[in-house]
Amino acid sequence: MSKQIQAIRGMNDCLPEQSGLWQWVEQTIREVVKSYGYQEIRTPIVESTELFKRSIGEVTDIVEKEMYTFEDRNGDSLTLRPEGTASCVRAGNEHGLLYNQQQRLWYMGPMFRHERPQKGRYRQFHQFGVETFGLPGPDIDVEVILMTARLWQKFGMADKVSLEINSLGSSEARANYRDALVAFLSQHAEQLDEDSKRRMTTNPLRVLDSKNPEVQVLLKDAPDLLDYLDEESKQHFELLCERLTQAGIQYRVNSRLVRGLDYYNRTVFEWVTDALGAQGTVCAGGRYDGLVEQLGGKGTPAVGFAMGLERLVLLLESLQLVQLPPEVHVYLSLLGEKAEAFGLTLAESLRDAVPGIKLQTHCGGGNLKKQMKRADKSGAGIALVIGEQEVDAGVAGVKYLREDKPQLQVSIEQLPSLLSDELKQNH
RNA sequence: GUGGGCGUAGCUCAGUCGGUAGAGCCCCGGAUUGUGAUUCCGGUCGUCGUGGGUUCAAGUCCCAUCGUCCACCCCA
Repeated sequence: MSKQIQAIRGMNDCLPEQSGLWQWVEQTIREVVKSYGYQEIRTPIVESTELFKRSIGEVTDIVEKEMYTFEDRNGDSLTLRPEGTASCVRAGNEHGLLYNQQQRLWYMGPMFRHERPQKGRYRQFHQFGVETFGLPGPDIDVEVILMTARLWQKFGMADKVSLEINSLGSSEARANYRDALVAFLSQHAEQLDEDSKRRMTTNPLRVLDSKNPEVQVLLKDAPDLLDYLDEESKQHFELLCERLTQAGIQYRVNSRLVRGLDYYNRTVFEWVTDALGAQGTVCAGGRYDGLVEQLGGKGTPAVGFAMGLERLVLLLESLQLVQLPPEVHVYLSLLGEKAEAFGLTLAESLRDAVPGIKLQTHCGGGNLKKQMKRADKSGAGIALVIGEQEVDAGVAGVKYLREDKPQLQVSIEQLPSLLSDELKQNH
């Protein structure tokens, strides 16, 4: 046997055992966004490298060392998308979706970052995200947060996540605060660790995120971001908090919460959990009023979020709250050539007559014992047994695999109504 | 990019002081010519990650390398 080729590191197969849960998650997401009147946007997985450099920020880790970048045959620099917002804005600008308009969009799909894989963090991962455009007020901020809260509700994990919010203010306010913070940190440089010193020059606000307890102690005396907010941002944030409270959403204002991507301003938020090891953030987002213009469009306010689906699925698996429907309702076992010939057409007519039925036909022959084993393994609640005698008599044996009911003998004509009834009961 | 743990059957793992490879699950057959899941009997299953070294002898010790997991950085 020759050497087996393996999947690329950090890029995982989604196997049948897991795909059911993934489909359920995706379906639930689709239903929720639909209930808010949001529309789907699908963009290519590959974009111009320049797009991400200009949007995410030239000096961020994502752009500096995590992107899958390559040259195509023309020599153009292309990149596998590391996140969804940039593509969304690019497409919106390109097709005039954002010019003097309001949009409420969502997307879902694979993203790529070349990082060391660990729990809840992979090189190909999947995000669901929402982007809204042309809506400047805190009301839309509240709406997207409410949408995420509804999702947790649907997933049955509302008590496993908590919301943290903050405001970064206008870009001027952010710059002022940045200067004040750098001044403070410079005075205490000898107490900072290497990481924090490095951040001080690259992205000072991220020092606030440090996991080092000593740095956190020092930060207690640091200037507070919320004290530097401009008047408009302050009002925006106050109204946001008020509306969240009115809506019954619990949250914690965390003035140390800053997002890593350059384009955020004003509202930022994160849903975090302590059930996922080191990767606590399941969903994060915020306002990015400057990005559309930065990417060549007309100045357009925008707010959105992204959700890491691997983390979500991991969380749902660990909680074991989701009861998935069976993959197969009915298993059709066929004994002998005559029954096999009859069975395939019977199966088709049952699929026509019983909408929604999941019916699996036994293939490959074998004795009934073997077929019953397969029926059991398929997860079906009912096995239909058809041999030569049944074909001649126009009947089928109906065997209940999960209930304590005697086996029945039912005419082929009555099968659809019987199976319909059984399906209704088991839903 | 940095640090640590782990690589033995398809899966989960045991393998003593260095002495020639094991269990459970799965799968297949039978007990039962046409009745699963329970029970009993039997059977298949190995480049011990890879390469080198030490040794009479290596799954076991040493070195290198690859893979994987977790953590750091960063992020969803």
